Amino acid sequence: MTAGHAAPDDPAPQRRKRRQFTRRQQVLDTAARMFFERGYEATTTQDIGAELGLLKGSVYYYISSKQDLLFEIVQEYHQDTRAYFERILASDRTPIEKLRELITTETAHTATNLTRSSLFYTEWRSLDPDRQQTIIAERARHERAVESWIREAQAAGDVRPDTDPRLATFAIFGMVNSVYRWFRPDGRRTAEEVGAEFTELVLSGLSTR
Amino acid sequence: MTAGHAAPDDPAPQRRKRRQFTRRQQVLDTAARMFFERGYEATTTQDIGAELGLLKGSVYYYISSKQDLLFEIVQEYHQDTRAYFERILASDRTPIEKLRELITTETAHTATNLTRSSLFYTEWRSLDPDRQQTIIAERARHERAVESWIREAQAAGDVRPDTDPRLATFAIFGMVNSVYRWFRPDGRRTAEEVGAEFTELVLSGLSTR
Amino acid sequence: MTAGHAAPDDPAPQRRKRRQFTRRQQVLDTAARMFFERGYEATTTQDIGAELGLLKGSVYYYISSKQDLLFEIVQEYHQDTRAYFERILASDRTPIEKLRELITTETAHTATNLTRSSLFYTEWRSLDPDRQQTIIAERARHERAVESWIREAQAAGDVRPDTDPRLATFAIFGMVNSVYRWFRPDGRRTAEEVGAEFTELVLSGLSTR
Amino acid sequence: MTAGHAAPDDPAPQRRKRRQFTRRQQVLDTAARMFFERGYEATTTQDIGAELGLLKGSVYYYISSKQDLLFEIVQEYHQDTRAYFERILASDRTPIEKLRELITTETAHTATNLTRSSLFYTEWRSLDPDRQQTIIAERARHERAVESWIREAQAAGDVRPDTDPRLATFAIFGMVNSVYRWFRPDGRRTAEEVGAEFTELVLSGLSTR
DNA sequence: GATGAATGAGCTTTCATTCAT
DNA sequence: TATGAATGAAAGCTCATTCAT
Repeated sequence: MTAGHAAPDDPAPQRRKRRQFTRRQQVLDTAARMFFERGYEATTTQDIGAELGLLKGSVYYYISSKQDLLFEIVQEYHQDTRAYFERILASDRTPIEKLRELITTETAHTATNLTRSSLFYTEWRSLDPDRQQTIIAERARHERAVESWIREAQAAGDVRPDTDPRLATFAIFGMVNSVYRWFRPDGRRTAEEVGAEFTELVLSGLSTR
Repeated sequence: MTAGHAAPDDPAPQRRKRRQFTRRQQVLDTAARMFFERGYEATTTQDIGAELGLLKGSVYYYISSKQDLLFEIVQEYHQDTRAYFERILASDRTPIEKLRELITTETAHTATNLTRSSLFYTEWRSLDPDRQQTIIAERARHERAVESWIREAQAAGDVRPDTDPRLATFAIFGMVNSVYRWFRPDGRRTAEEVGAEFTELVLSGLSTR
Repeated sequence: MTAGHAAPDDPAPQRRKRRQFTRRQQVLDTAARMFFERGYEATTTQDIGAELGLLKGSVYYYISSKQDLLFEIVQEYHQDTRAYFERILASDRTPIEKLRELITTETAHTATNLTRSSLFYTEWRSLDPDRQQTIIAERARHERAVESWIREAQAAGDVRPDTDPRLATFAIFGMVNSVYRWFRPDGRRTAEEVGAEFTELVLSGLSTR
Repeated sequence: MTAGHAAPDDPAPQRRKRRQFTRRQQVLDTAARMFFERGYEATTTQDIGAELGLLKGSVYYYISSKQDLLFEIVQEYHQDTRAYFERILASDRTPIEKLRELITTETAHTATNLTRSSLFYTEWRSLDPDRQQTIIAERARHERAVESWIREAQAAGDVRPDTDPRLATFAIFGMVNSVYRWFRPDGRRTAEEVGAEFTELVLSGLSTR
């Protein structure tokens, strides 16, 4: 973990390549950070404008509505998530290895994208029903995958037979998704270290030995 | 697990003895449920009134402000929490046993008090700074206790030496505190079963054997 | 000036004879004092009730409306006023003597009935138009009388000819009616002393000698 | 006195130079007039908006709160007051001349700034305690100055020795501050005439000859 | 006489959003 | 691009008043 005063969600190098630094992106980033810090409802368009040196009306040159703004931010996170999820799904590893990779990656990813991930987990209720569905469905896919991997690993004798795959899945996501609550980029551990540690914890908890 | 259409946080028998069924308590319960379902910000005093068959102004016969309402609800949960936490702290068990009991109890307690616990974890940001501190401090106490128990158990050789007690603590609370997100009283498992399963998972994950 | 901790508008002996000490009168007195202290708008029926050991709804056993309450209080003052005014009007003194007596009496009366007089001068705007008229008309009668006495005294050579009777009248009432702003029954001067001093000031200000 | 339908507090020429005619000033002026006519409590933000051709919410584009609005209006008056008061205080005239000038100026000033002065004297109780203090302190300064001038003039033999300087001060301010109650800019007398007349009345009332 | 409960109207204030310039 | 001005809908809250008990 690099020390320093890094802002949470300071766009990492690899992200910088993907997302251009337009003024629009700046608006998204600023809003994301403020939503993270104060919550979506508690952040006014005026606040966002002020942070950008704009009046609240002017923000609308860049966005179509406050809710759209939130949705786009959440979408960015969502798409990154989908990328590695599909990759793991499509890989030809064993269930236990997939499990290991998903936990590691998702934990690290959450830690690396603090603000966006927190919105994904906490502010999605401010979205309209349709959009909420998108989020819920995505999460459900992850959960179903993990649950089935556990079930398969159980069948293969790699996971304790007395474990309830469903509950174990909830436990895993509870753990992984809580990272945004306490992780800080300038803390004692890197995102990768946290991913590794959490993975170890879960797998040895599930393991038959 | 009892089947049926039980409302979340349907006051369990033992609670019924503790909190009388005054009209005031009914207001608290209704508000708690609505805050849980829609979020604090998204629930208006008008909504609460309508649910109770009152006009929005009439709700103020029972409460002093919407925020106070939230605080009192959260306080109720908070006090229950404190009760078992102090009991465990004061007991003369081994660290590993205390850990076991806290995880079991806290998981089951969260599951049994769905709405209040969810507010405790999700809506506390709508409270004023002073009141937020109350909540944060309480959570920190639990965390510090768990972390030190892990550390002691590690010293006693009961917990793997390569585990980071801090991260393990975060993992535990992430897991336990996420229960309100998916647990439903009429689901497949009872609150106690979930508590037992989670405890097993964590302890075997930490264990040297 | 009687020393002591007398409440403003502590009913003087002669009043005690006129107004019985019913619970109703107690409500009027309490309300009068509170209106005086905080203003009519700023005093709620709840405040009044609390002071009397009643709930706000219960106050309505004694009054018909908050505005009526104010009106009755103001009326009490008004009637006392009218009593001495008619007496002076009907007397066969010289204009200058009538002037002297009105100023003396009105000043002392205001000082003796602090709370009611203050309402008469400051809160009458909270009354409905008809009732406002009652007050305005009463004041106008006093003013017209004073103005005409000054004019007559001027004709008789007792008052300086370069004085504008109208402005002098306004000056007199401005002075006399301001008493409620600073007079306190436990202060350095008695109501009568203030009356005498003010009279002296005005009359020597108007006098040809 | 200029004839006509002049609005009370119609900005006099010299004021017009000092305060620009921004929309914001228009809001202040309109509110001042309405507070004067109906009282602060009785004037709603809706009323003010309607008078300006705005919705109540829109008024908040120009003000931060209704109470701030009142305070700013009162402040404007307060500052003008302070200007001439300091000038008189600092002058090297005799006490009796200072007295003369203050009465003359304050009377005329009140008459020239009807609405603002009336708020200064009648609606200050709607301000919060801190702001009330500002007003009270300012008034007390004027009173203390006048009282000490009278006392000095008395020592110099210019004022009757049997006069109570304290009561005389109250009389003077009662007179002067009542001007807003009856003065109308299109009336029989100009503000200056009233100032001169009142001064004459007071000084000959106090004078040893 | 007094209470507890509720009403209903109105108030101040906030805020996302629009739009002519 | 951005501003200034305004909208309009809604929110939290207050309070005089009513009325069955």
